[in-house]
Amino acid sequence: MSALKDKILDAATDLFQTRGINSTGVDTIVAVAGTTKMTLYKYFDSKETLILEVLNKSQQDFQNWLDGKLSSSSKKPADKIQQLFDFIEEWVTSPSFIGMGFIKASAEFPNEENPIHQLSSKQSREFRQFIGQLAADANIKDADGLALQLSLLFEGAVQAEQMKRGSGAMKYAKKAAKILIDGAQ
Amino acid sequence: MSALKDKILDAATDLFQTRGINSTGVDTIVAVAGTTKMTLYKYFDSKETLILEVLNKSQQDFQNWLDGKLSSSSKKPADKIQQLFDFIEEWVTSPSFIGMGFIKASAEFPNEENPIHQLSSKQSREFRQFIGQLAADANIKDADGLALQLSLLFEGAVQAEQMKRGSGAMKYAKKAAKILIDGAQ
DNA sequence: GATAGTGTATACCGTTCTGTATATTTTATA
DNA sequence: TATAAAATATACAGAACGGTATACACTATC
Repeated sequence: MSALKDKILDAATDLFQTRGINSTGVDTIVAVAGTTKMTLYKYFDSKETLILEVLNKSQQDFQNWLDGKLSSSSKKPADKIQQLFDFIEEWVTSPSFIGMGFIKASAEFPNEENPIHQLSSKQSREFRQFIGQLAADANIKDADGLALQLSLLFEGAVQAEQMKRGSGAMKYAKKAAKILIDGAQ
Repeated sequence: MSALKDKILDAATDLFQTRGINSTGVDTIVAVAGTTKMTLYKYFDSKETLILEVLNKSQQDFQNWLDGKLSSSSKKPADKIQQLFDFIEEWVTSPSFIGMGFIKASAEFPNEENPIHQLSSKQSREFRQFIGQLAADANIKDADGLALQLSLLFEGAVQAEQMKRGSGAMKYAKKAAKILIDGAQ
């Protein structure tokens, strides 16, 4: 992996989240990354390709961070699903938090035929399945049903935090999650 | 209110929701509305003004529809807050549902200084307060806390439905809402 | 039927957009 | 140091963008 390609991905990730995807031109991206358009189009076929790679990398980074947190935890499976929301709150309230890629992308590309929308939808589904696996490990009966409910709390709280930084929405999502988890066990 | 202004608002509302705001040009809007740019700029100072009016009208229409449903309901205040999610599910699963304006707009304009983002944020807050009033009428102790949690379920489910039509997310949000409401009473 | 207001038709301006062509410079490797 | 690859600089094509200028057609009212 080239260092320049990474710099372009990093710059694009930040600009897409803070200014919007459609509002960010490739000229701005290469200016922030400290390179030129020629180099960008050497590594990415088109702006759409760049967007897709940015989404993939963002989700991988988040998932890797979360996996690390959970795997180094000593909690029992039954407690890990509750602890998940502690980690998510840590992530959302971190100063470096700039939003959830697939939530914003799906809003900017609402057409379900669009490849960017489809990737966003897939990432949302996979994260829900990830929660479902935690619930299944905890021997919860309707693991998928609970996972869906928790994912709604998660996406709603991220949405709220994107609208207003420091809203504290995730704290309330955590409380609600505890009630739902306890009720499902 | 001019009939042409309404046609422009209607066309813009539909296009913004189905194609995205930044992806929809004024030329497309006037073509769908069956008029010309000269007329559009007679009624709206700029595209930004049009976006703001579209957001306001969409939210008013939704709120009016919801108020009508609730006011013609014979339920006791304690049951109305639960019934709210029945109406919301009816709204979300209707074939004419094309999304929630302020959720998409806040994603397309992530900068908190932006007037469109600020209006979106205000509408989200006002809807949460509306839920809070229903909770207060039902004599729930922590009405604001519950309202915040319910609004997370609401926005999360709308988000999920925008990502994939027919997801059935609101059905699960409704179940989760019932648990949270019962726990708060 | 003259007048005024409303809407249409159309061309245009300046800017920004994605993407490319071309030539030059830097860097790594042998 | 010769050579190939990587990156830069710069200009530009072609389209779409928001917004405006101008001239013309329609329609209602006095």
